[in-house]
Amino acid sequence: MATIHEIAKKVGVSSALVSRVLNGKPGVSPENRQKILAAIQEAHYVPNALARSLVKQSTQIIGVVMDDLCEKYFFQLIRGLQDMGEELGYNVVFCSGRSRMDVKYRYVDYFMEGRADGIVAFGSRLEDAPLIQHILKRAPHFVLIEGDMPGASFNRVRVNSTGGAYRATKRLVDLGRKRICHFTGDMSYNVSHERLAGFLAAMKDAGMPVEDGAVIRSDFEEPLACQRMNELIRQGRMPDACFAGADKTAYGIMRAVLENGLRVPQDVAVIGFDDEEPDSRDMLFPGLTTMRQPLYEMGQMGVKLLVRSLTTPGAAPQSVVFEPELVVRESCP
Amino acid sequence: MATIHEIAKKVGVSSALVSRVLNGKPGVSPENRQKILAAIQEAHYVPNALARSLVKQSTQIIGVVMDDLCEKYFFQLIRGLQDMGEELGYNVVFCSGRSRMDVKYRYVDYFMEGRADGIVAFGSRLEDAPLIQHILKRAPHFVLIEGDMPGASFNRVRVNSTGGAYRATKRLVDLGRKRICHFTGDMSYNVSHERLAGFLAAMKDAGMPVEDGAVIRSDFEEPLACQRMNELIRQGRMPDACFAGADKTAYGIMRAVLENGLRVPQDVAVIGFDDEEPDSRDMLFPGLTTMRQPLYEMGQMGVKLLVRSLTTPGAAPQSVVFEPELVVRESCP
DNA sequence: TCTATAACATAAATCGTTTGACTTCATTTC
DNA sequence: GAAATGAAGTCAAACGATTTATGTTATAGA
Repeated sequence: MATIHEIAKKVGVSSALVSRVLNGKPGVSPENRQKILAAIQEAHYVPNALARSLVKQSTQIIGVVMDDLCEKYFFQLIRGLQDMGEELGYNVVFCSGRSRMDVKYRYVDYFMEGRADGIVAFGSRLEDAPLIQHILKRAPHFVLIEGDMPGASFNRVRVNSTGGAYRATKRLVDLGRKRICHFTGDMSYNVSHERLAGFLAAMKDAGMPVEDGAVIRSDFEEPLACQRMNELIRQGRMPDACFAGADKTAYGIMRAVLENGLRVPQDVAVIGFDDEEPDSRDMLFPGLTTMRQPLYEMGQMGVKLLVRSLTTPGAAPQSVVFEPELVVRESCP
Repeated sequence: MATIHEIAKKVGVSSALVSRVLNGKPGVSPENRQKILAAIQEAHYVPNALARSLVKQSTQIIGVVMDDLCEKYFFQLIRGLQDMGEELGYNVVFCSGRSRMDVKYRYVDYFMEGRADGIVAFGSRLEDAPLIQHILKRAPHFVLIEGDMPGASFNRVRVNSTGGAYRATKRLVDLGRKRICHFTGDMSYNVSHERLAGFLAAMKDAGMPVEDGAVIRSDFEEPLACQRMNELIRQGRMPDACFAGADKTAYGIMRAVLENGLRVPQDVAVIGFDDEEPDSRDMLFPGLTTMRQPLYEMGQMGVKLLVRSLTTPGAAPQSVVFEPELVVRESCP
């Protein structure tokens, strides 16, 4: 591990001169620049970013904390973050809490200990609230994607889940469906509550009573939704339309319908939420009508807001809301 | 951003004392410890890790550089790295080059600039060789997963792809299949060459001639393999067994077979490589017989080797080779 | 020849910690 | 009661860069 001083000594100049070469600053004779570059090359010298960041008081790093890196749902978000970071000249570094709260705290602190200029975090779970508080108290530059924290003012990127759910439900109503069900997502997530609220509001506005059992608790995975739908069918209480809290939930519903020899959308129309890239499942199921979330754009916006906060001192926090967009496919044409 | 000095001043002690409290070291009276902790709490003080790492000459961070974070193939590997890092007391940080060489270099340098104690990198592509050289010259602590660099001695984690391919092919031979094809993976990856070599060796040892067209160039995705298999079927040159360079390739083959009204494994037996977690595709296709790569264990081993290099000065580099294991399912029972 | 002005070089301060050497002062030991 | 012990604290030098203020030359102009 060579230092700038060793390079300087080897060439016979002061370390400040080497620093200037390193940073492409003027004030170095061509010969000296040449010699210094050669010495750097020869010694495989790599400057120490810690020392540099310490004096510069800036890292050019954006830290991203998420529940789980290994989740297809996040791919587009990650890409959006990366691309915008690249564009604005920041390194984007990811840490994943593997859904464990203590690990998430650790990584948040990790970034706040001077290792990043700012933090982008996902706070989609209800239990994330204290973590968000923790960050707000300490980190001067922070963007929250998803999630909520009533009463606090900070940079946010959100999706109008309630509105999206409302429109999805309204579509089912407008198509003349009579027995409309909502399969919720995992209720430990904010969005599941918002989507349920949107469903209920749409039903109410349409003057349609929400019967007992019209809201079915499920989660973000296929199996549970499939099982629940099977139960409904067996009990002869099959709906003629379902609004699902997530795409995977919708696939579970469709699976149950198809396995019972019934048809989508003729017997049951299905609308999902997210527009996740389907694993070559599209071959098996009818294409899923769903509310698309612009995850890539949300990722980009997250970095944009953070950099704005970083570079414009005193900028007022901003909350950007994206509208989900209906993507019509065969499951509810 | 408070500093240790401000905390010290507020309490009326020296900064060294605060540092001791921070690090749980003895030599602080209970009252002072109490007062210092209170001041830290009140100021929401977070110590600066850069300064600490600078003087400690250690970050307790392991940097991981990979082609693409957003690739299901890597999930188990990532989990293995994370879990072992956790176990050994290191933070594991991921950067992804998005398959762009220049970005990969950037992130490698990023870690080498003193931000990590060591690097774990994936070098699975042929074109990664110069990058590996780059790292070897500069980073004293490094583990390579996959990939190769003849002539150099360093810590490595590998899979015996050639051997695995050999055994897979041999199985097809032993089952009495006569027209055996190999669909290669993307030939810009090391493993594709190794698997091809294993296939050829097994065929040779079995005394089976490898006819023209028995090696079909494809890649790691479904569509191309599907198309190639369709061509073979159309031309009446359908094999009765295929060894695929990857699971996705195998799924492409199966798709073509099934879409042509033929049966797996009766008409064509298929063996893949990787044992990727199949997306509820298993419902559609017969279960895939494949060579399982122990990716989770490989990730763990990567961190283990790195930490060993970090903590045992002068430890000789080690090369750990994992044997892929045959997982028998319906596609080649 | 002398001075004004570039053009470059250098020393020293700084960033926020840790840590080994050092000082104080109260307590124990003989 | 003096010396030894030990705990509680302080001081200042690192760590490896950047940067400012200052110092030194060389060059050109008058």
